[in-house]
Parts: sequence; C-alpha cells; structure tokens
Amino acid sequence: MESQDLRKAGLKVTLPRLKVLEILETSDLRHMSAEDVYKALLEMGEEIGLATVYRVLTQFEGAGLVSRLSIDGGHAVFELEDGSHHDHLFCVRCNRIEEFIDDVIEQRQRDIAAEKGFEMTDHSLYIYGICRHCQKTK
Amino acid sequence: MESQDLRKAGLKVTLPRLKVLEILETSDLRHMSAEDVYKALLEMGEEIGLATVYRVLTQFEGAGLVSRLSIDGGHAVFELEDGSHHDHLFCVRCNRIEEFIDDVIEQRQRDIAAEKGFEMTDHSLYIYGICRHCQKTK
DNA sequence: ATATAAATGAAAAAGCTTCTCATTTACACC
DNA sequence: GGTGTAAATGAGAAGCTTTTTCATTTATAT
Repeated sequence: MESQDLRKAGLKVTLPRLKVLEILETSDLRHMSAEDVYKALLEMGEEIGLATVYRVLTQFEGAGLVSRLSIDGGHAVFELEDGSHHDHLFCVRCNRIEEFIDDVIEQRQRDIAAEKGFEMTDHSLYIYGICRHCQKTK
Repeated sequence: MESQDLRKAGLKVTLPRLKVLEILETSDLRHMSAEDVYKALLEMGEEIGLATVYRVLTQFEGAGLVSRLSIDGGHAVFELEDGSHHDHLFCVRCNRIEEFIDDVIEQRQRDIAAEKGFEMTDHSLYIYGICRHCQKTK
C-alpha cells in the first residue's frame, strides 16, 4: 500500500494519510478503532489530531482501502481491505474478533435478499460468544 | 404483557413501565428507538423523561421482555421479544427493517461457533440493501 | 515560484446514552 | 389503612464517540 493508492483514490498524499496507512499495515491488531490508531500514532511520535484520524479513516473507507465494522452499537473499528469478504466471531469477554468465511451462508444471504426483493448492498454477520481462550481463564 | 411480567422480572409496577410496554405493544412500528418511544409517550400525554425511557428499556432488555438491536453503529432500536429468533434486512434508503428466519443459516452459525471453539451467546445478521419499495421510488 | 483547492489541527458541537442526586412512589409489614 | 424503606423517577449534567467549523497549512498543477 503506498502513495499510488492514495492518488488513485483522488486523495492528496499527505503525512497523516501515509502514517495512518502505515499503522494499519504494521499493527498486530487487525481491527483498530480510531482511538487505537490515534494512540499508535502518538507512540510513533506523530502528533496527528484525532479528528484527522477519523477523517482519514472515513476517506479510506470511501476509497475502499479499509472497511468499517460497527460492533454492537459502540464504537467502530477499521480493518485493511484485502478484497476477501468475511464475517466475524466476537468474544464478549476479551473483545477480540476472529474471522471466518462460509460459502453456504453467503449464498443463503443472496437468496434471501432476492426472495425479499432486496437489492443487497452489504451484509454483516456477527457471532457473539466466549472464545476458546476465555473459556479456560474464566 | 402485563403487570405480572414486570413483577416476575423483579421490577416494581410503575406507570412509566406500564406505559412503555403499552407503547411497544400498540405501535405500528415493530422497531422503536428510545426517542421513538419517548415521543409516542408525549403524544399519548404521558410526560415521562427520556432518561427513564432508556432505563426502562434497558431493564426490559435485561428481563428478556425486549431485544436491543444496534443498527450499524448509530442508535439502538428495541423490539418486543416474542421468543422467535430472527435476522434482519435493513433498507439503507428508508431505514425500515424487515425480518426473516432461515434455518440453514442458523445451523451453519452453530457449526461455525463450534468449529472455532466459541461458546455462542448470541448472533446478529443484517443484510443491507434497497427494499422493493425504495427501488421503485428512486 | 505561485496560485488554489484540499487537508489539517484544535476546539466546539452534535447525537445518543448514562449518571447523579434530590424527590417521589410502590409495596411489604404492622 | 398507615408507614417505613428500598426502588424508581425527573431533570439536568456528564460521558463517549464522532463530526463540524474555521483559520492555518500544505500538496500539486501551472
């Protein structure tokens, strides 16, 4: 991911944008909130305003560079877009997210949208529960 | 739904609670935000504070009388719990929600949670799109 | 170099939801 | 039927995430 991607998206190549991209690419967290990104930038020594982080992430979303996930009403998290659609398992205890892909479900969703006369634009599936790790460390 | 349900839930039978229940039962809207309920109460001549509406809805949720749906990060909507799990089709144009039940998807979700070692507590599936009606009135 | 449209930072504002705390009310008990 | 007490309520303040405003800075086309 580099300057070219930003130009293609009609976005000027600026330091905040490059740094946000860098954070998203290098963080161990695959899902980051705006706050997470903001803090990571600070740790990196970049004083980029939180408002800018929100703006940049929203623009990246518009450009298809990242996806925004809205976990259960609260705050949003962002993940780098890699072209592969996937759904999420959310651990209600440790808040970690695991991903999965299931073709059966994907197909059923398309069928249901069609049956109901919906022109499907997107979908989101979350399975909430307690992950293997948290079950042990009750 | 009546006083008994409130008592069973360990909640005192108060006017605000009875009225909120009444609104949820009689409104044509199956999904109502706290604000919707609040306004409906006002129209009904009941001056019940918004904070109380939130409190009551949250308690009802805890008591299993209503479910809370969090649509895409924004505000929450509540629906009377009727025991039947269902998923949602959300029209991104008119914000209306349709419901559906699909056993194939339900089963796959259970399987996936099991495969991943998750103890599933809940799940939510939203199909976003443009409903039949909004497609016509573009 | 320079003009200009876009981007940024900081603070304010917005929108939903929860909290605080003084006052009121439901209900168990006498 | 009174009465004490814990619970519920109302009104406003506060909390959180996110967006907006606007003056200043910056990227980029010329």
